[in-house]
Amino acid sequence: MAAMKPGERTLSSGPQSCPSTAADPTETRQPGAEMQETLVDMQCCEQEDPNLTERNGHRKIMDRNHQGPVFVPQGLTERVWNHPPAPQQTTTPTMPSCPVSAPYSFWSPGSVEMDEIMAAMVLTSLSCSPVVQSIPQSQNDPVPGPSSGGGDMECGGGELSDSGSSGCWSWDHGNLSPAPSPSNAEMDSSPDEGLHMELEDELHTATRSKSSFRGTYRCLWPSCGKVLTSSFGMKRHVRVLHLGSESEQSPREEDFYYTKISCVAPADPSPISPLPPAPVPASSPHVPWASCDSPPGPGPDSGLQIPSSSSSSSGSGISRPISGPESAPGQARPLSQSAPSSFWQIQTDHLYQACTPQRVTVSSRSPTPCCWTPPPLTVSNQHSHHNTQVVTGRCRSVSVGEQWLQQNSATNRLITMSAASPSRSHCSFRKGRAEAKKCRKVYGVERKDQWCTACRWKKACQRFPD
DNA sequence: AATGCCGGGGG
DNA sequence: CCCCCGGCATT
Repeated sequence: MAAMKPGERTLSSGPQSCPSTAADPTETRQPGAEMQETLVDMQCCEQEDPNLTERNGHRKIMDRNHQGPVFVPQGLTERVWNHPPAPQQTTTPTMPSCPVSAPYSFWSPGSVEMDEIMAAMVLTSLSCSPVVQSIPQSQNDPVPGPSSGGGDMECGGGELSDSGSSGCWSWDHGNLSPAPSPSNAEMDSSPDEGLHMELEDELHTATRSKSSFRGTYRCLWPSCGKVLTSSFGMKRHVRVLHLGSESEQSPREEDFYYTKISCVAPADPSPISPLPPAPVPASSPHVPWASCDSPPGPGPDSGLQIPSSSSSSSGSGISRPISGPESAPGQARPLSQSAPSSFWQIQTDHLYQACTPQRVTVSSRSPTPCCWTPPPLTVSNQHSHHNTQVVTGRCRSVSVGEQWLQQNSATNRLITMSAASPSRSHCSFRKGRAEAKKCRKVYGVERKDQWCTACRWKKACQRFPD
């Protein structure tokens, strides 16, 4: 043995890792790429959040635990549009890497006068730039010159935000349906930075008004409660009726005098666009939910488990477990499905050391319920000294494991399985030794190098958890 | 005796 | 943290 070790070790690492952990996930994606992808998705694709989440979750999870994947993209996205404005205030058009800038330049008027005014304007109104720009372009009547000029200037800054989140969509879709979500998200996250500044606030308001379009706008002027559906109209209203001549000065003035009454994501009227609903829920809720709900949900509620009957629906047990637990939490449904799955997988990797099966009860949901439901309990007796948790976790029946193993790619399947039922992830109930297939049995002592590390260390088998 | 793995120890 | 191994329970 001893002599062999060194050699074996080297060899072992390869095979071992492959089956247990790396098998599929070995390929990891680069963070950068992913981020970009996400960005793209955000822009172009409207919803799909569920899918996205799921996918990211799966892959990422393998490498890193957490739902990180999901968050990351979003966070990034948010940042993208958040940051730009800030930096721009100081510097003008640096940030924008946006390709879009080019197009804008075309429509900018060449008037020199404007430039001067604009220069001043820009500094002050930079914060608003994205907002202002978007609207004006469409048709700001009152001050065409400035607006256009401002637009031009701002393009640098605004572009990012536009391209990133609202801008593109607003134009294309007519409704900013998608925009709202990002904007909201932005609102939440960004505040830290610019809370102090009035400008910031304005920006927010403005952004909202533009971005979260479907809302209505109410005039805040003392005795005027006028409600309009478009921010633009509202601005105009304020300017004309309340501000009067001053209007020309600063477009954003109007922002102070009206507020947006938005019906954001939840209510989402269908007509506007299919997209809207997705983004909202996705951005804010799903992340937290996923993290919290998925694991705890299934575990604790164990009692619910799915009746054995479900077998027909899908061959693998995996699917079932997911669905079962999900049902319990009302809200989580969509999320839960995606999130949980990812979760399981995470756990798998660490079966050996890290995993602490959270719950005992889980057992109920195992795909092949018939045999093992009872067994776990009985089995538990075997170990006198085990830790409670461990014992409970272990409850899993050998039969299940075997079946899977037999079927085929043991490693992957197993992993998934174990992961699938978080609760029992790897329980310690050893079924009959006879039935249990462990590395030693499978590979034999001679091929110890092929054992999973746990087995080599005389620990609970990682590769073939009961 | 073979196996599976906990608990503990060394580097 | 990685790696071993003594020792116990089980088969």
